[in-house]
Amino acid sequence: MAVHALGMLACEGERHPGGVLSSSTIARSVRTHPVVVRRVLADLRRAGLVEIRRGPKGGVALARPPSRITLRCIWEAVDDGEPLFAGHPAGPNPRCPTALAVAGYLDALRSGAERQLKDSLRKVTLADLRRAISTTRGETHA
Amino acid sequence: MAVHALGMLACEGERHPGGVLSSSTIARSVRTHPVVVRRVLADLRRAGLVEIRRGPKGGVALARPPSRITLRCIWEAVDDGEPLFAGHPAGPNPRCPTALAVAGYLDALRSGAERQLKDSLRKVTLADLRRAISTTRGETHA
DNA sequence: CTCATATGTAACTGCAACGGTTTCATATGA
DNA sequence: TCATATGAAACCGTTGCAGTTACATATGAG
Repeated sequence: MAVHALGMLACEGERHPGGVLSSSTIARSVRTHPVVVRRVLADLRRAGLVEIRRGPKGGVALARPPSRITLRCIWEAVDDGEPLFAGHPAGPNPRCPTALAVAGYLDALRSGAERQLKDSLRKVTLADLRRAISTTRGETHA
Repeated sequence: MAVHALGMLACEGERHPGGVLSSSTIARSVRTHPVVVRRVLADLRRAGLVEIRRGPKGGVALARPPSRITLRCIWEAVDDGEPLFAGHPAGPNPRCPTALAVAGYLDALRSGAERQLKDSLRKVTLADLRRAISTTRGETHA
């Protein structure tokens, strides 16, 4: 949802520099409730990715050029810190050496996978997404 | 949990060839209920990774040498087919071209990430895990 | 100043997923 | 024949998330 919203903002910034979108407009495209959108936008604001104006003619706009916002930034902004995969809630039996060894091994694997994923996400920017949107919509401007 | 159980079985097979473990024994190490373990073992059996004997002296054992069971096999065995990441349940607004473009772009990214993850999991076998367990427990046999 | 309009936030609801538990059926070796 | 193990269905409680309502706050236009 965060990427969706930011993609819309990137397009909007391209067509109408200085323009903003309301949470209702974004919610219509995402098919959800404006408040849900605002909750996500609040995270993005805390991360410094967007700027938000209140009141009439208010709304949200990108705080930086799309080329300087990576998908990894977005991930971090909405990340709650929970691991991507987790063992079962109870955790391994601390009195069973095998359980502890397995848990440690899988933890290392998981960390590696998360790192690899985040690294690949760092290579994709909102500018790439905006370009893909324009191409898909057939507005290539070329 | 599946990896945990199979790791225990790999160790058991090493120490007592032909030996089996009961779902209760595994459950104690995993800190869960035997029935929960059996649910997972049922998936592994359907995938042909383990063999299960009923009745007294019954239990479960690996169906193949640990070196021929990869973490990817295990993933596939317990996978429910749901994508690792998903957009919000409602899906994009089909009447909004931008929404459709974003959804398509993210879908392609997700598929790539899942493929990359599964590929890396294919390089790790239960033999690797068993070795790590032995090392961590200080029983290097060397 | 006043008001319409937009966001900020808390609180509650409803739904789905998951683990835990019970219960009973089934297989099987001693 | 019986003790012991798995197989499977059914149910419960918890958790997480989206959706929704309600109200507070900010702000530009008149």
